[in-house]
Amino acid sequence: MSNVKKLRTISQEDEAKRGAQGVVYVLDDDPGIRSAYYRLFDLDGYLCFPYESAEAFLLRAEDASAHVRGPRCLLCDVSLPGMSGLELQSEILDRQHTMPIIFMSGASSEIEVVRAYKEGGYAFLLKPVDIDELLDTVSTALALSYSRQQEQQESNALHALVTQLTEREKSVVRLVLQGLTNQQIGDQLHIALRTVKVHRQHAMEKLGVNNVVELTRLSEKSPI
Amino acid sequence: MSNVKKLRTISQEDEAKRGAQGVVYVLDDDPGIRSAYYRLFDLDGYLCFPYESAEAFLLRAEDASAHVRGPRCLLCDVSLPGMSGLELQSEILDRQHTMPIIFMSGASSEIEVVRAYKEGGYAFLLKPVDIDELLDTVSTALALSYSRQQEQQESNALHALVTQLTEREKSVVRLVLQGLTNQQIGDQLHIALRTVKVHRQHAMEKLGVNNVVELTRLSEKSPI
DNA sequence: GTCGCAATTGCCCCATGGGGCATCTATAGA
DNA sequence: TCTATAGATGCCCCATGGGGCAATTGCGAC
Repeated sequence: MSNVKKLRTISQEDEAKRGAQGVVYVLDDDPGIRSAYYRLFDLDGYLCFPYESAEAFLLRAEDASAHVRGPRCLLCDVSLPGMSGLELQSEILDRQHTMPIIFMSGASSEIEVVRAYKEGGYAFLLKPVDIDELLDTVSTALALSYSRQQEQQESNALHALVTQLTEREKSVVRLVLQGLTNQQIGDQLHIALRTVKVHRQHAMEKLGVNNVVELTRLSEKSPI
Repeated sequence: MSNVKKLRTISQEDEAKRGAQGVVYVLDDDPGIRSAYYRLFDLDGYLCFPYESAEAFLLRAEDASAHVRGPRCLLCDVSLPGMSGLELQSEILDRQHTMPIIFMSGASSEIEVVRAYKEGGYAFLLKPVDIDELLDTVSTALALSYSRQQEQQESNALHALVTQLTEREKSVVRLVLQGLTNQQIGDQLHIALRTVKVHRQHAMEKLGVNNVVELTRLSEKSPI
């Protein structure tokens, strides 16, 4: 029992560690390619989830990697049995557009390549795939995913702060951000100077800013 | 004499008007395609400059459209005699990366398509080109060019303002933007409070801002 | 050498921002 | 009914920002 627990813990730690470096979903109907890519990314310290079809990916990927943090990207063959890679892309873009998609293809027409890019594909690798180019592309894709996640997190955090403001506080802050003085704000909202000061003070405390400069910067990142 | 002058004036006005709507450089070695596209874009109110090769474009395009304002894009066949479209692209990106490039190709390999996108191509149209798709792509490309130009102009204008500041004034502004009080700034620069106020005042006047909010916003757009 | 300009500073005054203390009202819950 | 919370306000005090007036210094240009 303790052994099992220990093993599980280690495995989870390992997964968390690899996840922090990056998750690569691999989507190819060829089992040989899947296992080859799995080994490749595993060796490189990434966490790899291989799937044989778009349907399998949509069904199982979310659960399989739900507890893993970190940037992620999708490496996907264009021509798959069932739902094609391109169809999958538009499906994915609706949900989490934070994940770059790298397409691979051997005998693909130019039409597919154009469509993949037009619909927001991150890159297109033609088979035979050059390993260095592949690793390079995955690396930059994960970097992009990382920065998107960071932005997302920051945006969420700021939005959470803004939500804590009362309507009155938000009104005052908006006028502060128009460069008005407290007196002018009071006139506009038909409240006393002292009241404006109170709202302003409360808002600044809730938002965690110490001066107007910080307040302005915050407001540029998250509308108030 | 007066007639000639009048004609020239009208022509220039016309060109300026069309230029404001957009300039489309067309690059194709087929004279038939050049004239067809010329008529097409001319009818749509754009100003069109056709060239038969990349070399001709590089040699003559700048002079030909030097006096024209407005957004611009390049519509370019991939396979050209002499310098290819892809080679031209890297040449152009070095100079003015404000112009989106739309590639066209009939019998092009996927490799070319991938390379065009990888190196920053805006779009890739496969022949036979759908006219609506073409006009649509040109339209969005010009919109992109326009917004880039706007950003560029704003950035230049702000930079011109910042250049007017003396070193001392810039130092003070930077510290203001760190949220320091005048007294703290004085301590850090080893100057008197009154001196800080003077520099601050001069800087705000030169930058045309009335309060710290505007100053902060300006500094986000152009580093000081 | 004189002029203009940047930098510096002191004195002084007023406007504005920040905030403690206390009060009052209204409203949604416990 | 009692309480917590948001909103509003007055009084008062201090810190800070803004800015007029005047003077000094140093440097490059004419």
